[in-house]
Formats: sequence, structure tokens, C-alpha cells
Amino acid sequence: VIEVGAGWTERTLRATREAGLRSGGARRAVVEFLGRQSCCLTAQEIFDGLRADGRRVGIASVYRVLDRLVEMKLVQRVDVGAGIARYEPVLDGEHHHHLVCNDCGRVEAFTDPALEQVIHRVAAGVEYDVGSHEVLLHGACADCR
Amino acid sequence: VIEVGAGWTERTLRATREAGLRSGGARRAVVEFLGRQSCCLTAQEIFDGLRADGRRVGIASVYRVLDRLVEMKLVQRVDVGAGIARYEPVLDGEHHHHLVCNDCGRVEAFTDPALEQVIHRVAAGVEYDVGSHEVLLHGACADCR
DNA sequence: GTCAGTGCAAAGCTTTTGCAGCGCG
DNA sequence: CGCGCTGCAAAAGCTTTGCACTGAC
Repeated sequence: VIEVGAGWTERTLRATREAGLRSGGARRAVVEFLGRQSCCLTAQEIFDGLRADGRRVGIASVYRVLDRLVEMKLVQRVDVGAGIARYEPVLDGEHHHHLVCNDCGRVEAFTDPALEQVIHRVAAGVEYDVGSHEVLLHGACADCR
Repeated sequence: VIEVGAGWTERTLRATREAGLRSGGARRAVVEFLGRQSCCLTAQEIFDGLRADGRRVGIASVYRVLDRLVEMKLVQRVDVGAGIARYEPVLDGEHHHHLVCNDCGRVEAFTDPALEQVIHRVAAGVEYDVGSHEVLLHGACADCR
């Protein structure tokens, strides 16, 4: 079952409530904003988006909310390599990886079932207790090449 | 053919010479230091290592040399996700990926031929002109779990 | 002699922390 | 009504840039 953004928003708000966290305005705003996005965003992009919507949130709160959600495995942090962290919702039944353009910095998603299968086999064979994985393909996007 | 560190050092110094770059002390020191390492290092670790050897290099030079070598595809930059970039020699005939411990930050290498094969197939099927790739497995290492 | 390469210091950016106050439960 | 959540500002990293000077070619 593919869960869409709206489902993630609701599930996330419920999970934080059930974890005994109080619901302030900043967390709700960040969660609702993230739930409307398709791919990974930087903290600054989330901050700017909220400000553009007229929400007076602090960027520190954005980081605090994201940290908490990453900890709860509701958000995945993706480092595409420019020293800037990106964040995206963890959707049930959907899992993708990223193409990164070395020239313009564009990031796009791709999926591949065989790739997932091989990674799970590899993860099962190492000494680490692997909880998540990430595949990055770096290169030139259609526009830049 | 597996090329060892010494081969990389020599090949890299030759490549920079042939690219018309002048050979100052800092680049030579960084290249020779990197050639002696097995896995990825941070710029700070390289800087500290050189200082420990008594080389009076500036950290800015370490970054400048690394940038240049990444550009020439002689060094690969690896972002394991703590906001700190890591760098490692690109060895001919050897290619590995990384296990990252979420608790202690330890980074280890692993290889898997089937994984490489699948990634190359995926890379050939996307719109990007893929030049490099990177697989990160995050979890708890043997000591931390 | 020229100018790329270098070390040091200062600046820039992302991210974290301190703190007072608001407001959820 | 306590204490978690928040915004703001300041601090703390990592990385880059400015600048004068050295040394390779």
C-alpha cells in the first residue's frame, strides 16, 4: 500500500502525541509542511517555506523538530554532499534513493526493487546491525550534461 | 589488478604534474599522507596527522588540495552524515562502500560485486550521466549494539 | 621574474545551545 | 501551574576566502 503525504502528516502527528510530546505550533507547522513535499528539503528551505506562509517559526525550532522526527524514524536525513543536510518524510511502502547533479545541485528520486533486494542481502551479512541505507548516484542531470 | 596505496601516491603526483600544476610542499604532503591510509579521513584528521609528522601545513591548504584532487577524480569525497566530509584515495581496481555507526561514528568499508553490478545497471537506466556512486549502510557497529 | 601554491587569520554558512517566556496538558 | 516547546540571539563547528609571501618553473 502506497501511503501519500496526507497519511504521513496524520500518522506523524499521532505518533508524536502518543510519545507524550506536547504539540506546539512549530512542530505542527513543520510536519504539515513536510507532508506536502515530494522529495528531500533542507532545513533552510523548510524555514523559508514556513516564513513565506506567514508562520513566525525560528530556524532553531525547525532543527529541533527535525532531529526529533529523525530519532523517531519518521523523517530520514539525507546527506547529498554539499555540507547541507536534507530531510524527507519516511513513507510506509515507498522507498527511494537519490540522483544528485554535481553541477546545479538538483536532487531527484529513483527506485529499483532489485537494488533494494541486494542491499538487504548485503546488510544481513555484515557485523553491523543495519537500520537504514542510502544510495547516491552523482553525475550530470539532463539539463547540465 | 589491485593497486596499493604506494601506486596511488605515485600516480597522483604524476597526474598533478602532467596537469601543469606546480608542486608545492603542502600538496605533496597531503598526497603522501593519503596514500598511506586505508579508509576515509576527515580534513581535520589529515591536518592533525601532518602536524603530528612535523609538517607545518595550513588547514586551508589541506582543503584546497582535496578539492583539486576530487575535481581530478583522484580522491572521492564521502559524506557519512555528521556534517563532516571525509576523503579517500580512488584506487584502480578497488571499490568499496561504507558502514557507518550511528552511535560512535565509526566508519568501515565493505565490498559486494553483485551490488556494484546492480548499481551500474540502474545508473545506465536513468537520465543522469552518472559519474560516481555511493552506498551507505547506517546502524550500530559490533561494539555499540 | 612570474604567478601558482601556501600559511595564517578572518569571514561565511550550517547547525547547536542558552535563555526567557508562553502555553499545552 | 509545571515543564516542554518556542523564538531570538549568540555560540560552535566545518569550510572557504583574502592576503601577503614564498618558491617552483
